[in-house]
Amino acid sequence: MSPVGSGEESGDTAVGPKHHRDAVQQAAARLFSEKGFTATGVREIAGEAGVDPALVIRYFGSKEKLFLRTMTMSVDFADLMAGPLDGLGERAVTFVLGRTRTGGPSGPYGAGGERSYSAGVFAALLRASDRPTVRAHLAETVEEMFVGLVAGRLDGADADLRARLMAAQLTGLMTSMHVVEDPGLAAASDGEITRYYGRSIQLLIDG
Amino acid sequence: MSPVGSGEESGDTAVGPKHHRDAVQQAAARLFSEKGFTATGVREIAGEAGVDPALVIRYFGSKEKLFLRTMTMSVDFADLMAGPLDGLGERAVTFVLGRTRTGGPSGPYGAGGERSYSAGVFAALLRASDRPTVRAHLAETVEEMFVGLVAGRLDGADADLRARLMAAQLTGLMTSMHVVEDPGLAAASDGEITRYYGRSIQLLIDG
DNA sequence: GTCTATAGGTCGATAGAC
DNA sequence: GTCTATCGACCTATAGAC
Repeated sequence: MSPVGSGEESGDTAVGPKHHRDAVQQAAARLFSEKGFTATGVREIAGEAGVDPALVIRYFGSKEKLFLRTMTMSVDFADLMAGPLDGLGERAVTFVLGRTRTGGPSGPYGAGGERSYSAGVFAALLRASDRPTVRAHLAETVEEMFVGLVAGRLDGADADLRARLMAAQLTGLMTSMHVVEDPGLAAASDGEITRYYGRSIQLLIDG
Repeated sequence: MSPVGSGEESGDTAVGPKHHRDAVQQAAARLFSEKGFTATGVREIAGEAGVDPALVIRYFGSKEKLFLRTMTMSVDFADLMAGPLDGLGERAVTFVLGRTRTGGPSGPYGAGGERSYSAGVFAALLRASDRPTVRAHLAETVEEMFVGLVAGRLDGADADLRARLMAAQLTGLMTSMHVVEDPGLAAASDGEITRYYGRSIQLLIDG
């Protein structure tokens, strides 16, 4: 739920040695965000993490719980949304377009041991949203990222609604680019997309 | 690919009596759009259609081919996009919001024997877009519905890009409402959503 | 804590009788 | 054309030995 922390959720059922758990989480994050929920098997995750398949379940309870724990929006994105409202539209679009990777320029792994690809995370979540738990997780993410981080700071009427519609616009860009993978959008220049789409989003922010 | 026709695609491998094929297509369209691709079994489709499960495969080759054939955007939506550009933004939003059902007010089944729920179709396609064929089908739909039907009629620069971004905005609204199912959006009034979001879309149309 | 072996289930697709 | 029976492949999750 909360953006990827430092993996210190020690209040949980902390089973297994930490480096094994982290290895599983890391492998899961990469595979899930790259191939999606169904196409990624527990055996595969275990293989990449170098642990036994049975341990994956033992550590996290189920494949689905592991998915929910690992597929979480990047902290960078939250930082962005918490930033100044002025020019936020263009900045958000730029982020969605270019910054697919998170957790440092190209360093190995983040402090928490996980490396998230925002685009992949989003696509995986959307595609697995048949599952009620995943759908709830998605809705919660939207709630925290947008309603929570920007709605309260919007001037004018219908702040809550405008924040949600802004979220919808960003959702649309992410979906078109990373789920539908519209080749026409991929071919377009980032600058032009940012200009047109950023203006639309800013319009909702400014009211 | 083409919006749901009258089921007259007789150039194909036309196996089975027409009313049986239609029954299968009808059941498939309903179940797929309601429960998605993976959650809908061939046996279930056959059961609802009143035919033998083996025939479903025999008629359509595979579950996936049946899915691609049945999950197709409504003709109503195409008509809308082909309509006048003036006020198109608001009309499109209104369609996405209210008009989930297609093919007549509440009559039994359309002329072709299929009944499509646009929202469900979209959600199902998006959620099954791990599969390359489905993803291609989606991209193609966007291409036909937007680039094909509106881009050519847009005045000003970057017509093609603007049409795609308009598609992205609509995609975002559909995704937020019918895939993520944001409760905050569901609770908002249609009129307000239409006003805010319609204006954003119209901005791209007008350039 | 860790691994082996397997349970237990689902599903799409097929072969062959009628 | 239609249906019965079943194959065969896949998966997550678990029970129990070490």
